[in-house]
Amino acid sequence: MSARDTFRAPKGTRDLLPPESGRQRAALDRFAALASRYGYGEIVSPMFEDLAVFQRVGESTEIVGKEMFELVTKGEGETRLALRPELTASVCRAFAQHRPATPWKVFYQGPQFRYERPQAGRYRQFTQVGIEALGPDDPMLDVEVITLGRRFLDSLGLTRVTLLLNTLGDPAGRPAYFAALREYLSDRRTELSIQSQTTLETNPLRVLDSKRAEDADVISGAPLMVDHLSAEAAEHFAAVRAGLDQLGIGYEISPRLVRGLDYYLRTTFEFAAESLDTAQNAVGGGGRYDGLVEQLGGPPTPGVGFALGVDRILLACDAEAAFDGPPEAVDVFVIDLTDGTRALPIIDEIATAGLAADRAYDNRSMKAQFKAADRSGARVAVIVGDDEVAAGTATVKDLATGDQAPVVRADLLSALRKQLT
RNA sequence: GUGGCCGUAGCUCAGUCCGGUUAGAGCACCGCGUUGUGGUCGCGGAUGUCGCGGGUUCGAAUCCCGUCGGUCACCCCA
Repeated sequence: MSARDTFRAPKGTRDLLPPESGRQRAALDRFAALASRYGYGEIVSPMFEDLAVFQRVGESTEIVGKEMFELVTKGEGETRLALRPELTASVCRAFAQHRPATPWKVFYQGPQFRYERPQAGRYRQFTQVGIEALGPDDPMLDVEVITLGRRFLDSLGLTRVTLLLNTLGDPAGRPAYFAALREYLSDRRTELSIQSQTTLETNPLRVLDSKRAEDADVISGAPLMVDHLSAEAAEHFAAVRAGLDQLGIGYEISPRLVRGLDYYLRTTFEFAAESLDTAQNAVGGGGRYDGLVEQLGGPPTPGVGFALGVDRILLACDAEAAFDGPPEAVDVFVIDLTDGTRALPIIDEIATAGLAADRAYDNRSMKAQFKAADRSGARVAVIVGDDEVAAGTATVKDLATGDQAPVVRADLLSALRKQLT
């Protein structure tokens, strides 16, 4: 690390190199395929938006308040932009802009950006996959969304992820609950931590989410939303639970589960990885955000969705020894004993035909080329030397057994296909 | 923004407490053992301004100060 002038990836970012990058690629592909099967189409929205798009999401949230990467544009007036810290706001902005027919069901994948101090499972640039479903108010849609998230985690082989479920009530029941909560917390505010006392001013609900030990007592006695639901919200929540029960999807009611974004109401949920012993064990979360589209200038439109953190999910896969990702090995390794030019058309032919091939360079010795062939993981080697050239053949060798035989050059591809089946 | 721990070869680390000739190991890499046959094995090889700067000392990877970076935690969240 004689890193005198060596550049490094910026703090909180990292390079994904093979084979780890292939693993992430496979996870993203798997998610896209799954979402498609539930009727979701992909939305590709900009990496940055007008700063105000995110500010509408909630001024009192950490994400908006202090974790945004803001961009300064040159000579374009007053435009203030920010790298997206999450995608729900972008999706709702896109909905308000294009007014697609509902139900509008989209999935997304890509990097998000938050300016925070990095630590285990927390990066300044991190990758999320997610879905958003806009239009229907139907609790069956909540169930579908949650199910899709659960199935994705299942498909990776994760078994130790708990689904935490809660409801934050609806506009009919929230004011009364908020008043009760605020009154309770205010009465006992001196018992709260300094930070929670501040939080109480901006968003009393989030005080319930404090993990500080000194707050535990107060929080445990606080009134709960589930006890103050409107009839409608209670019914919605019951329907969501019944739907999950019907599918056999397990969950844990978590009455103090509060999500980090202010726009959530009614159903909220979180996927917690029990296998991660780091401080960040939430691998995903979501809920309903029925007022958000309207806040962004669109028609009143209910919405529900989730975002999953791919980086953390892969950490959980490590912890559970799940989801290795695809093998890196090529099918064929071409060993050229002439001057290296004979391998060129062979590789081209093999790759064009849909098989994977690799070779050595710089006129390495035969021994070195065989070593490279071993390392490539190829099952078969094709050897071309002066003898083969003179005879119009290529030698096909099974690298596991050592068996080899010459084949007429024109028959090489079919011989390889046969070897590899 | 606050705090703990850590920076020695490409990687993982020993050496640092009790300063002392050319700074080590394993893995990985390259070559040879076989001028048409690899994986194993054997032999050999290359690679470090010991994060950076300053200080103490006859002498600093080692002690002191500063600084940068990494990491973990708080906070918050994916």
